[in-house]
Amino acid sequence: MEEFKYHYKYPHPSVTTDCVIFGFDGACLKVLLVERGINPYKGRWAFPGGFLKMDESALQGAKRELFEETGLKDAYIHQFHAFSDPQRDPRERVITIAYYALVRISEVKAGDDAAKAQWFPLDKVPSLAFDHDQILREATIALRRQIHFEPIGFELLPEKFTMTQLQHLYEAILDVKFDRRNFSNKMLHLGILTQLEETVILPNKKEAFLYNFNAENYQVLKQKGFRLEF
Amino acid sequence: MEEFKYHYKYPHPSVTTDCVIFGFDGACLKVLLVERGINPYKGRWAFPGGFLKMDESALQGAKRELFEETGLKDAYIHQFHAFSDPQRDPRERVITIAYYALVRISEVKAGDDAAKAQWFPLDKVPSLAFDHDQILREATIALRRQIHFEPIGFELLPEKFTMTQLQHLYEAILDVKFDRRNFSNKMLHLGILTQLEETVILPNKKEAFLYNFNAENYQVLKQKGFRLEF
DNA sequence: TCAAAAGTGTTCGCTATACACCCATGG
DNA sequence: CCATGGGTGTATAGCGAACACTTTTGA
Repeated sequence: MEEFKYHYKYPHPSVTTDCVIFGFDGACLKVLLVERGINPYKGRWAFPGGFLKMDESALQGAKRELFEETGLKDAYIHQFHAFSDPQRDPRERVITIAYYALVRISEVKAGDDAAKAQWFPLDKVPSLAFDHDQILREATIALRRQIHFEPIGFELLPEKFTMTQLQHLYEAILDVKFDRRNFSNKMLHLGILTQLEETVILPNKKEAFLYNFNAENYQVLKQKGFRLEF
Repeated sequence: MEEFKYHYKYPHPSVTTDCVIFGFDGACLKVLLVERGINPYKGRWAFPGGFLKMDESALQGAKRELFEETGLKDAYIHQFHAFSDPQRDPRERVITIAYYALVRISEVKAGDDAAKAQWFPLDKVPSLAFDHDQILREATIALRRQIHFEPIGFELLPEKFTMTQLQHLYEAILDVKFDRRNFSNKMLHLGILTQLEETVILPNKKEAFLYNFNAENYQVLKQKGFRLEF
């Protein structure tokens, strides 16, 4: 009895945060998974997550999880759903407030953590622990919707990127194909890109323009009621 | 000690569901609020809500709250955010999974409940209990976003409605004004409305066409990747 | 007779879309 | 010499936006 030192009149669920961490490798969307070292679901892959501390908000908890897994403190992070099926954890009643984060894979520090972490392309994710398959589906849907309202894609790209990279990113997220010329025109006319002076020589020796995201311009346009249409 | 019969090794927060119930009176969006009878915030208005039972999901809990307040079992209901600030309830740590529901005001049974419930136009909502002001803001934003992806507006209208009613609803939700002819054309060309044989005589003795929402057609269009643009 | 609200069609401009050629490189 | 991939411009069709008049009724 000694170790059960928190007492309540009514039963309380456990509350955790899980963090779906999205990255982009230039061709496809990936998620960062960790392998469970203990039961239940020992050996299965799952999203990083953990119990919410009593003095932190869910957002702070999710940021803590993200930091522990990637070393990143300032990544884009967004709550998308709370999962509350009474049977979703076989041990006890656990409610998860789930977030997704958008990070640059190159900035993620290799897991010095003992836990094995690994990037999986979205279409090669194995069957996950708990209800994390469902969490991934919901996260993907939420990301697709969010990108219609905010230019969050840039969080997944390097500071400077080529138009082709940007196009591939949108194609990977929305699972569609765009015409190169039309995509480029549309993006440039939105007014949220700055074409840089410098260019880059691609691996195939082609020279390509570099762009960056013009956050100031975006803020101005946002005030005027601005939406991205795809 | 007798009454504190649930014991945990670590502290657990309380979890509640709150339900923002939207209605439409033909001119403006309204929300259903209940007056708190006990402290804290006694006498202030708040959204219906309550503790989650240990054997129900948050969705079931929100539906239960909705039923207790309105007598409705089948209304559209959608989770939009979990609120988790450690200080949001002065008594103890409470996490709220918040839903919004869309109902037809005419179908809501008058509160036989002892609790006073009342419809407030969105722009006349008083300062609310807890962080419910923030919850309302988030609910409104979520509703505005959702209506871009799904024709949920029809949940707020009677089975049969006039084009003007539909237009006023969209104007109320999105806080914009549309041209009558353009709105009508656009809606009709979407293919999700059926014009009925019957007409209705409005209070001002004008005769107006009636429409209803063609759910079957919408399902077909949805398969083909259909979005509402406004 | 005046204001309010419903019905109705056309024009214009913009944007989405489809589409083709040039050039440099590597194999 | 051929495939790959980047850069660039045009033509068309469809949609969004602006817009005016008639009719009926109640005040």
